[in-house]
Amino acid sequence: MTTQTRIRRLVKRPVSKAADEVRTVDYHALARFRYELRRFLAFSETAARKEKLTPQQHQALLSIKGFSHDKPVSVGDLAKLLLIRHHTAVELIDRMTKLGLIARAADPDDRRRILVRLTAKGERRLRKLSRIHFEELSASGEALMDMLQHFRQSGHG
Amino acid sequence: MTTQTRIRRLVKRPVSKAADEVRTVDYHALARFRYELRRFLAFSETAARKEKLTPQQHQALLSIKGFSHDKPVSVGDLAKLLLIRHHTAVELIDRMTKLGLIARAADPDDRRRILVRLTAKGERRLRKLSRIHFEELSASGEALMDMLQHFRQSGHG
DNA sequence: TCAAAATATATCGTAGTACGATCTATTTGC
DNA sequence: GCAAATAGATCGTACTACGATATATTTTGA
Repeated sequence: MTTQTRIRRLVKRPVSKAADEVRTVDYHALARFRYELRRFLAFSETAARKEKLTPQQHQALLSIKGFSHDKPVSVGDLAKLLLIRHHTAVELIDRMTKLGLIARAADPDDRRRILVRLTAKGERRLRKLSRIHFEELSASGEALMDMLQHFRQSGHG
Repeated sequence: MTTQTRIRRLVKRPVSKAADEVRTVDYHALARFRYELRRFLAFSETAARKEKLTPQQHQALLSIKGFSHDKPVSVGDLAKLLLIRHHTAVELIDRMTKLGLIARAADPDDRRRILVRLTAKGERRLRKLSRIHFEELSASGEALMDMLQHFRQSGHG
């Protein structure tokens, strides 16, 4: 048996017996779910790095673009959207500005705030990545959905 | 408007117009999905740290427990299951062994391989965490499922 | 209206951890 | 039985998130 085959068998093992026993935690289902999650995140990371972006940079571009509807997001907004500390967001924005992916602009309404927007370069990279991710999610998001459904069913039994 | 309210509005904005336009990528949907993903991972990290575990340590415990059915997993198996390099797994296992969470054992069938198993301490921590995660997933996995369903529908349109 | 408190951004030093490069031990294949 | 492949371990490096702290601006309240 090759190692790849071994891993496949470890992961895609037949439905766990533990699901029948009410008091027992279904470790295999949880482990599979986290494995699928990691697979998606690994896919995403690989796709991002092909576009010369770190995963965080990709996430930042997506959050800035996806959540700037009425008004651009600020440094603090981005921190909250990425669930990181303010100064971590500042550093991330520093690096991305240096790379020409985004640009800062003072908020005229509140001069403490700094608004962030994508540059043309940032837009291009994000568009490409988002198309790829959309396809991946409409295709292989199935495994994740199956697992989530499994939890919903057993959770309310 | 409080900042929390602002973030909530940024995230839970009404359905994006972009979904109608076929050639346009729905950035807001992708951004929301990733936001929900980060929220789950942040929940998981907080829960793990309450049990004095790093997220990676929690993942390792879960993978070892959840994928050791016929035979314990080896160092290399764990690396593949966690999608990390062999030596990263070695280092992770080193740290966890030092903390008394897991234990190494030589594989009698292949003396190159080292098998890994949970200690009683590791079992206790994982059981507690897994119950919490199971509840979280059966409850608030809903948001994730909604997003995934959205991608499935639009993806094949 | 002006000082104190709150809010927003920025800077610096530190620490955790994943990785590449490299090494040793064991097994497998010809 | 020797070369190649596989498995695990060691060491130095680099990235990045964080805590502590500093500065600027706005808001609050006497």
